[in-house]
This record gives sequence, C-alpha cells and structure tokens, in this order.
Amino acid sequence: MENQYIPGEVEAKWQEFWAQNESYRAEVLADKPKYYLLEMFPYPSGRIHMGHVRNYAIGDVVARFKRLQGCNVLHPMGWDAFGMPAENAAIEHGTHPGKWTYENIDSMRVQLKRIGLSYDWSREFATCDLDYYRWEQLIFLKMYEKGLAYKKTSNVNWCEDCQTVLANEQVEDGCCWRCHNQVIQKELDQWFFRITRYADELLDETWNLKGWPEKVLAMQRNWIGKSHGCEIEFVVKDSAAKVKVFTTRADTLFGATFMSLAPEHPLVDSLVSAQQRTEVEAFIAEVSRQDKLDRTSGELEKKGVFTGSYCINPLTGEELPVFLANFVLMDYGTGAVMAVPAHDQRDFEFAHKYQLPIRVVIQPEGASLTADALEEAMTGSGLLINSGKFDGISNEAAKEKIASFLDERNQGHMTVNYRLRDWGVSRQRYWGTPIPIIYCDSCGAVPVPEKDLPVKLPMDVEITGEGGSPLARHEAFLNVDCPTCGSPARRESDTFDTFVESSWYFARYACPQYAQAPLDTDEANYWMSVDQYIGGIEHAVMHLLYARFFTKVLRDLGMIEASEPFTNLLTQGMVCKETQRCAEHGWLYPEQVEEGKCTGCGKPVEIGRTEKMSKSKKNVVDPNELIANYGADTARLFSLFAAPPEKDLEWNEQGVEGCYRFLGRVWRAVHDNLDLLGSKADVAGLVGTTSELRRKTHQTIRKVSEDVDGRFHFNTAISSVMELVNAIYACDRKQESPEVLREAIESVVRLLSPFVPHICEELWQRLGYEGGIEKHGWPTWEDAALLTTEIELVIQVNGKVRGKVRVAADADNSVLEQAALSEANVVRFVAGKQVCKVICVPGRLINIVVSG
RNA sequence: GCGAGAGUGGCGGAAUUGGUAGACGCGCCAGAUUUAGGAUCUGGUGUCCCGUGGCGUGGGGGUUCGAGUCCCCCCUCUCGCACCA
Repeated sequence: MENQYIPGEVEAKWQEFWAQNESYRAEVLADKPKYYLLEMFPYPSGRIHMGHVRNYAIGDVVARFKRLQGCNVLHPMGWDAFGMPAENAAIEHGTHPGKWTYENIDSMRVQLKRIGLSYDWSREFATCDLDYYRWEQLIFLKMYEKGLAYKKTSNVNWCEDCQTVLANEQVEDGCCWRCHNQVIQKELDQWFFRITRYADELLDETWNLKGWPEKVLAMQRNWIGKSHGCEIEFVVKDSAAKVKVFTTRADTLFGATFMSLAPEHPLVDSLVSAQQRTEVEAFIAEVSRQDKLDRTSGELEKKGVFTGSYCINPLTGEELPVFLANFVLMDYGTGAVMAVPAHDQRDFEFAHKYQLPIRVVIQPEGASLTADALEEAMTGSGLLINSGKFDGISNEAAKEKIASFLDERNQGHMTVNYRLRDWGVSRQRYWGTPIPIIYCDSCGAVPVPEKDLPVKLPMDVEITGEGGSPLARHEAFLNVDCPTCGSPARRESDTFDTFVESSWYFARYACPQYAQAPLDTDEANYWMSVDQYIGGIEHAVMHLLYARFFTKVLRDLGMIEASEPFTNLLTQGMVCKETQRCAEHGWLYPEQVEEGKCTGCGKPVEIGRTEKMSKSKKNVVDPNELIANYGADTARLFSLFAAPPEKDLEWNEQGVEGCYRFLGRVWRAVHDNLDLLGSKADVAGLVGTTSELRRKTHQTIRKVSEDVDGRFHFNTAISSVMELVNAIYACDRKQESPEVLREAIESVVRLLSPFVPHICEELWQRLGYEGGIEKHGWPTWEDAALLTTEIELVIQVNGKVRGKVRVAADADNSVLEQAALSEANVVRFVAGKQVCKVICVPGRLINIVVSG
C-alpha cells in the first residue's frame, strides 16, 4: 500500500483488524453507560440493496459515535429468516427453504461485512434457528395460559395465491401485501393474540414516546382507533332478538328512524321475512361479490335492502325498519348502526334513496332547521329538540345523560370501542415456527407440555405449492399421542405469522445463546430498552405495534422489566432513483443506457420520474458493484451526505463521484503534509493558542458533535468537515505552525471516522498512531480556540444589508453604532434622512432604522 | 374527506432561538498543470438592466426595526387513514 488511495486494500485490511481484535464485541460493563443501537434486521433474500446500505450506514455512524463518546454499545445483527420467499424458491428451484435461507444468509453476511459495519457478530442469529423459535413456542404457551393466545373461528382475509391468512394490516387496497393478489374472505379456525387487551396501554404510552416521530405515533393511535360511545340495545319487534349498536352519538337517538346492519351480521337470517328473502339474498350475494377495495372506497354508491323486520327505538317506542346496508362493516363496532339521517351524512344519503323519514333532533344555535330543508346532514353541535325530556340541553351533555338514562333502564351503557382487532397469527405455511398445540378427539386443543418443546419443523418435506401447507400432509409430524390422555392425536399444522419472530428478536440479542429461557433476565434488563431503533417507515404500524405489544407481554410474564421496546425511533426515507424507459424495450437498467440512448436499439431514452428503487422499474444500483468500484467508504459517505436520514434519498452517480473525490482529497491532505507535521505529541501544547485554522478546527469539532449527537444531521456534519478540508488546502503551509496543521488534519480524520471508518483508520495509523482510532475517543473542542478578537458585522439600513465592518469582538454598542454610521455605503443611504433607531444584535448585525 | 409532512438556484440540499438566504456537494464556466485526455489545484456561478442598484425561499395578505422561519387565507405535491357508526 503506497501513497495512493486504494479503497479495496484499505478496507480489507481494517475489516480484518476489527475481526481479529473483536473490536465491537459487547458485554455487560459497570463503568460505562450502555447504549443499545439497533437497525431493523433484514429478510435474507440473498442480496443486499441500497435501502439496507443506507439503513445500516446510518446506524453504524451512531454506533461508532456512541462508542467514541465512551458508551458501552450493543450493535447486533441477524436475520428475519422465516417467510414465504423461501417456500416460493423451493417451488421454483426445488431447493429446500432451509438450505436456500442459510445460503442466502451466508452470502448476505459477506456483503454486509464488506460495508464495514461495527456489529457484534458473535450475537448473530436467524429466527429460523431452532434455538430461537423454540423460545417463541414457550412464549406462546405462557400466553395461552394467560388467555393471551386463543382460537376462534372467524372470517379471515385469505390470499389464494399464498394459500394463507393475512392480518387486516397485511391487506393493502384489498390485496395481499406480499403478492398483491386479490384477498377474499374465508371462514377458518385460527389462533389469535389478544392484543386488544393491551389496547389502552398501547394507546396511552404513545403520549410518552418522546423519541418517536409524531407521524408514526399518529398512525398507531389511528390504528388503535379508540372511540368513546354508547352501546344500545334495540328489541326486535315480535321476536326475542335484540340488535346491539355502538354509537358515538347517543344524543341523536330520538332522531333514529331506521337501522342498518352489515350484510354479514349474524342476526340477518332470523330477521328476514319470507316476503323479503329473495331480495335480501340477492343483495347479500351482490355485496359479497364486491371486493373489500370497492366496499371501503367511499365513492361506493350507498345501497341497501329492507329485511322485513322492525326494531323498537328504546326511547320513543317507535318501530324502525331494519335494513342491510353495503357500507356497514361487520369489522367495526357491533356491525349494526342506528341510522340518524338528519345528523349523519351516510344515513342522510341512504334515507333519501329509500324515502325514509328524517327527523331533526339538534338545532344549531340561532337557526331553525327542518327536515325538508336539509340539503345535507347537520353534524355540528346545538341544542336538542324533538327529544322528549332531553329537549333544550346541549347535544354534548345529552350524550352522557341519554346514556345513563338507558343504563338505568338496562337498555344500554357507556362503552369504548376500538378499531384494533386481535392479531391473527395462524399461517398455513411450512417455513415458520410450528404452533405448539396438539388436537385430541377427547381432550380438544392441548398445549404441548414445556418438557416436550421444541416442536421441530421437520426437514423432510416436499414443497410443491399445491394443496396448502406441506406440514398438513406430513404424517410423521402430525401424528402424536395426546399429552393429556395418551390417545392418538394430531399436531397443529399451522405456523406463526413471521411478524411474531420480529416482535421480540431485539430482546433476544441481549442473550442470544441463553439456553434456559427465552431471555436471560439480567442481560435483557441491562441492555433493554433499545436506545435507538432505525428502520423504514413502512413498518410504522404492523411491526412496531406488535413489538410494543410483545414487550408488554414479556414484561407481564416476568421476563423483562421494560414496558416499551424502543426509546427512540428514527424512520429513514427511501432510496430513489430516476427511471429510464425505452419505447421498444420498456424500463432500462442504468447500464442499458449510453449517452441517453438505449443500448439495445439506439432509440432515445425517456427519463421518467424519480421513484423508489425497485427491480420492476429497473432503477436500481447494486451495492456490490458500487462498492467494487468506489469502496464501502464512498458508498457509506454518499448515503449519509446526499440527504438527511428521514428524507428520501435521490441516488446520483455524479454525487457518488464527488464523495469519492472528497475522500481522495482527505487522503492527500494527510500524505502531502506528512513531512511537515512533526511529532504527534506537539498537539497537546497548543492549548490556548489561536489562529484562523485552529479556530476552524475547533468550530468543526463542535459542529460535527452537535449535528451527530441526537440530531442525526449527518449531511451537514460531513459538509462542515469538507469546509475544514478546504481550509487546510487553502492555508499557507509555510506560514502555518505544523502543530496547528497537524491538529486540523487529525481532527478531520477523527471526525470522519464514524462515517468512513476504513480510510480513517488507515490515515490515523499513517499519522503515527497504533491500535485503532476508537481508543482515542471523540475529539473535544476548546472554547478558548473559538474566540476571535475581531468580527465582521453586517450593517443594515431599514433591514437591507448596506455594508460590513470589522470590529473588535468585545466592542460595546456605542462603538459599533459609530462604526456602522461611518461606513461609506451606509452614509449614502442614511444621508438626508433621520435615524430613528439603531438595533444592535451582538455578534450578528446592526440595523439602522431611518425615516424620511 | 380526515391526519401528518413538504414546497428554497440548473440539481441534491443548508440556514438549530425571527438577525448577512443559498453553507457543502453536483453540474456548468474560466484559469493553472499536462504532449493530449483523465486526474489534480485555483477562481467564478440565484436572477435582472453595464454597475456600488432592483428583485428573489409555491401564491396572496399580516405582525416586526428585521420573516425561508411567526399568524391568516389559498395552491401544489408526498405519505398515512378512510362509509369508523
């Protein structure tokens, strides 16, 4: 290795050094504050993409910075290794999902190591490791004991393509979040986690998560969807049946003129009169044919059908016709809505369409609404009318009054309702954690006794993609004796949703080899919670909510003290790139374009919009090639420099070049000056000395420290180091003291080391230091070095800049005023006018206010 | 429709508490070096008429000595949620 910057050599050397020295191994230490930094672990698809590079580069800066600051840093990495792509690969190529997954892990580990990330690799695990999922099975058994895991028959979202169930939040626009196939409703027996038991805590804690982006918290609150209201029972006329409704508007009960039920409502069959049956069945069939996308699209025409039954308004005794309506969802509330057309827009439209009565029961202040005159529902506040003894009171007060009146008469009560549903975790898949349950004809569903864990996923399976889960056909796996009565029984063949694994992996990193329980309580309590979690915004609801839920469950099982998994959350933006398209060949990869022409046919290429990098749009950059061309340090530097972490990053090849050039500039700044620098010990003697370069050095140390610590403004931190490098190039090396020059250069190297660790380690060594750059800690700035005797002051006249003067830093206002008023250009603007006021902002500017 | 965020040069972006708008980088222009190209180094680069001047942070109004930043109205874009009873 000579005086030329050859990234490949430098990077290989230091990656080897870090591995040999186990530089990033974490262990419990009493004398340092712990800092747990975690990036969302990847699915082992086989190749890393730029999104990973960005995510992990951001995390690595924080890890290295905290370590330099003297923290005891835990920075682990592993693999979210169960899931469908492994089975799809098995179907396509005949490779066993396990083999495919572990081979992918091996190649991705190599790629990640090539980036030079400071992980404690000794803690690595994959969620498909028996030693991981066995503990998940134990957690499930404990949850089962506490009633937190239960089985129920329900209509589930079913993807025909994946042959599996999807949670509500895994359905996007009515399609499977993974394969984008149409999702249908299917009745199945399924395992659920009772996340709703934690709904209030999950909601309330969002107000304490100060280190989370408001956006994510809002999404979670929205998702939980708590609303206060009233449950009211409506007796069905000539029947013992009662229809329960949930309403947030009990104050409008006197205005209810009909009832709307979801077509899937369980009472529908008993409510339908013989006369109406044909029509109702046709309607139900029509609605069930509509996909969920259409049904929840808002644009949908409101449609319904009369059942032939009536129910009784509990307050007025009136008979209300019961309708089925396409916009009422069985998923929310009770699946039944009391319809108040005067005060609800949907009911209003529905009433008009089917000529149902409209009765105004709330009169806004100073108006007198009549039903005939209404052009839309009146949803505002006012005083009650047409409401018997409640007339005249405000509708807000009436909500509670009417509810308690109903309560007294056993016709209803105040309640809360949540949008959040329990989490369905059964998946009809092979490559996942087996659910440890045995079905016995006489004993029912029996949990696998703890001593019989783990339930191992059998390796000898045939994966064809046909006929559902391979486990359901695997007789050797299925056949088992009932643990309770000993008679022949069958195992549960479903496996867990893979979100279960990612709901507690962060805690397992504290004690990945622990063999007695899911968590070593001491280790877990030392490291948890994660101080900083970093990942994509796309996990704002699902993964982050499930992880919060699991943490609370683990706490209540006595396995951990923490209530929340992630103290601070950073959601990084996507990596985007401009798309390119050829009229003949469609989307083109960057290398298929030369000088704006398609390499296939020579036609001009159309530049499309900038979009998230994706294979389908071919606007991807392969990190492996990038690193091969420029080195890992350049790849990291560009990911960090081009945009602040939370914003989308636009990939730009020329920007990458610029970063590479900058590293070359840093490299030369060291080598070109090595002969001038003198002994390294001299730097300590500089305390108290000032010079322009030294001031710039210490300003930069302060700026970078402040930008990195908590603010994560890596782009501005890097740009300030670029300024320092520019200052080093600009200074007159013959005039500048070698010590000041050395201090400046050393500072550049030390300040850049969290961002581009390899080159900095190398330069640090070439500057005469041994044993790695981290042991020297983070540089500190000296306040005295920031001081200047003279400053430049801006002079404004009426708020416009008219001149600048150099003044003594400690000059008082009257001196400044004098200097300002005598500056030549300022004189021009003040001449002939009256000075009304002079405003001095210390260290910044003087504003002279004139009139006339 | 509701909620959150954003809108600044040719481009990515900076301006942390109301105080010189455009740091830093890319691109572009010029110069130096070089047989040439590349690389490197130096300088310039918001915009408008030649200027020491005018204009300029999506648009319009306001507060202030002073507004990218605060307040009101409007437009556009992105993300999330959505017939939520």
